[in-house]
Amino acid sequence: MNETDEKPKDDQQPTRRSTVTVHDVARLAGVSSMTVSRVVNGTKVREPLRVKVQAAVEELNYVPNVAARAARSGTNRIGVLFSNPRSSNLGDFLMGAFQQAGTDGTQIIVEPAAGHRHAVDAVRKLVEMGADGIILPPPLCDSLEALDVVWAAGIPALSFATADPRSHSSAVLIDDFEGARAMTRHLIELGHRDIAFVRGDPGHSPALRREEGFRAAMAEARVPIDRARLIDGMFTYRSGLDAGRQLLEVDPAERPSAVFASNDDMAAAITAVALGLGISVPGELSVAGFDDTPIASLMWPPLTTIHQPISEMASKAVEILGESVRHRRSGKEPLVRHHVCTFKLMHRGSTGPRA
Amino acid sequence: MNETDEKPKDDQQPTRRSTVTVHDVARLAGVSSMTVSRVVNGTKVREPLRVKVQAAVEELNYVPNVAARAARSGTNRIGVLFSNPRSSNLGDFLMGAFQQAGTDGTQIIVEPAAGHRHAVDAVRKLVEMGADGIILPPPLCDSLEALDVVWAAGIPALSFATADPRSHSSAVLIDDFEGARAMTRHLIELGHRDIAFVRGDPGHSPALRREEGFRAAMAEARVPIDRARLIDGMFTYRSGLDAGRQLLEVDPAERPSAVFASNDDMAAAITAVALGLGISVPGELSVAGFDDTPIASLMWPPLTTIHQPISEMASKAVEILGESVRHRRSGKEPLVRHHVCTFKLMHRGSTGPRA
DNA sequence: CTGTTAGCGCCTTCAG
DNA sequence: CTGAAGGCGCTAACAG
Repeated sequence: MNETDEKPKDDQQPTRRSTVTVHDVARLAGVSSMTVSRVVNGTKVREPLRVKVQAAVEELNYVPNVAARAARSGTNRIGVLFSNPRSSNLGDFLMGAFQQAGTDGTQIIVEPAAGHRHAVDAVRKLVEMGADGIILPPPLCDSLEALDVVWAAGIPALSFATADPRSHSSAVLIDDFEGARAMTRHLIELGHRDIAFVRGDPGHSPALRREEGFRAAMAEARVPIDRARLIDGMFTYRSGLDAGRQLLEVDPAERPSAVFASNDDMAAAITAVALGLGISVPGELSVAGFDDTPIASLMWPPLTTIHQPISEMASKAVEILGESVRHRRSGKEPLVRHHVCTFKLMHRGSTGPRA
Repeated sequence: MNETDEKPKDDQQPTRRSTVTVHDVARLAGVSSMTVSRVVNGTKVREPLRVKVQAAVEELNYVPNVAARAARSGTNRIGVLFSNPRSSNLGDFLMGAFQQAGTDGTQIIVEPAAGHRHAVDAVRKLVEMGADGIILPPPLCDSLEALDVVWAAGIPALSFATADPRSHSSAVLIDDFEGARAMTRHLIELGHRDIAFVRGDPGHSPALRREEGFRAAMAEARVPIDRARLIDGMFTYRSGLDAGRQLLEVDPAERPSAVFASNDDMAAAITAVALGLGISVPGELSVAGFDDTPIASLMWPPLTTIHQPISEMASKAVEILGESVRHRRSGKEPLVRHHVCTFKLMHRGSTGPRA
């Protein structure tokens, strides 16, 4: 339409970015593009050159082109097998995974496991889509069967946030035992003795480890555990509601002074039940969770919980699996790594000194 | 350690995938690789050829190499400027955005706006990192200043989930007005007349549109709106708690029979307040929200709300912005598109007939 | 409509 | 340790 030369200056966008390549940097630094590549990738290069290149990179605002890099070095495709697409920390997971992926040109394929009769089919699908490695988030990370299927497909698997890493597959995790122990201590230090613990899904390894951590801390403090204070739960909000009612719909004198739920969803539900019964939190009841999912800071009062650095863990997972894949490509023996991330106790508003 | 040649057969992984390229497909189909490329990308190819190629693709399980494609066609880098990294639908957003990005080799750069004194700085940072286009999620999508900064940088911007799309920048949105109107009608059809409305952050365009939708539906049904039933809120759980108390801590006869909160977080808070006061939901009070964030299906009772297809919207946003960037690269005039997605009323447990 | 040619930006490989 | 050559898999651009 508008093929004339008259360009309405004021309605025109100004600058236009032109792509900066290794060659531009190389020219400016007076070296070969290979040297630039090496500097950027952290390979050995003598100091004087490295400095000049760095300067040129900064001056030109050079950003490596991940796609081109991947095209040359062989693209890794990593599959993520999601069983629960609305899992509360999905956001953090993807954030971390894709950040790492963007850095090294890894391609990520997300496949919802629901809709498949069996994990087997989902894995097969991923393999057909060209996955070179597969990340198994909970609860699949604990499924020996799923792990076996991936193994049988001839590609490396990585268990994400399992508490039971297997020796022939990689894993990224936190120490659930220590996390629960730390939280229990926190409660004890606040003066609580009558502490209830709400279990998680027994088919999920962290649930067990967390209970052990709770028991350990109680034992160390020589606080006996009343069996009636150990409540079954399933990690769902719904099961937390049930646990809360069981624990709190009783004579005030019979109530525990603190509840440690093995995840945030249940802790949130218990808090809602407490508030519903007119029990003040943390005034009359302290509530603690585990995971630090978004709900923990969304609810009121904000939840004291154990922060799992999901995003960082996801990024590490992609990195490790990527290495495994490259290893395998070059014919080396399988690379298996277990990476333990550090958790952090987030002391927020839902726990306080015993009344 | 284990450098011997003895390989324990049973502990060895089997198959290994070899990469399938356009050429393999071309050879099998008896055509040129260009034709394969065209078929895969949906360009015009005569039927007989297209069929043969398709067959070869399936037989070989060919999957295009996104990285290589991007390397050749020019990689798009799209920046996302997050102001609220724990926003509840971040997960859905990233899921959709990265899915699309994975399909067309777009590189996504996420930058938290917090930590920057001004949106300007964040945008500048993104541009320095090589962004060719920028997506502005709420509340930045409504900031004329942010839009201007991007414009000044010479690259296209896209407002995500604004209710006020601007004419010189693209946008992906739902019709907030119609969504609120639909929800209000739902409440009216259930027999409610005394309906309270909790406003959202007035600095955020959807808040206004939603209120208008509410008013429109009430007017159509000739139900007068009592000013005292219009409560200010800020889209936060905390502000929902306040609104809930204001509305519900009164004589039962004075309570509305339904509350329509302009987002889910506030609706969840109001539900918690109601339950806390012993008011049954939906028995004595219906509560409705807007957005369908994870909390809506997590809470109890599950929330009736308006579903925004965030994931689909994000994917569309990346697609549209990608086109704009390609347009600009090839020197055509700016491409601006406004895409309106369809919302869906999710009738769940928190609303019911008037008592 | 289809095929040919020529690289995208980078890095593997192999000389020097 | 550094540079030169070559090509990863794919698709613009042009020819036929």
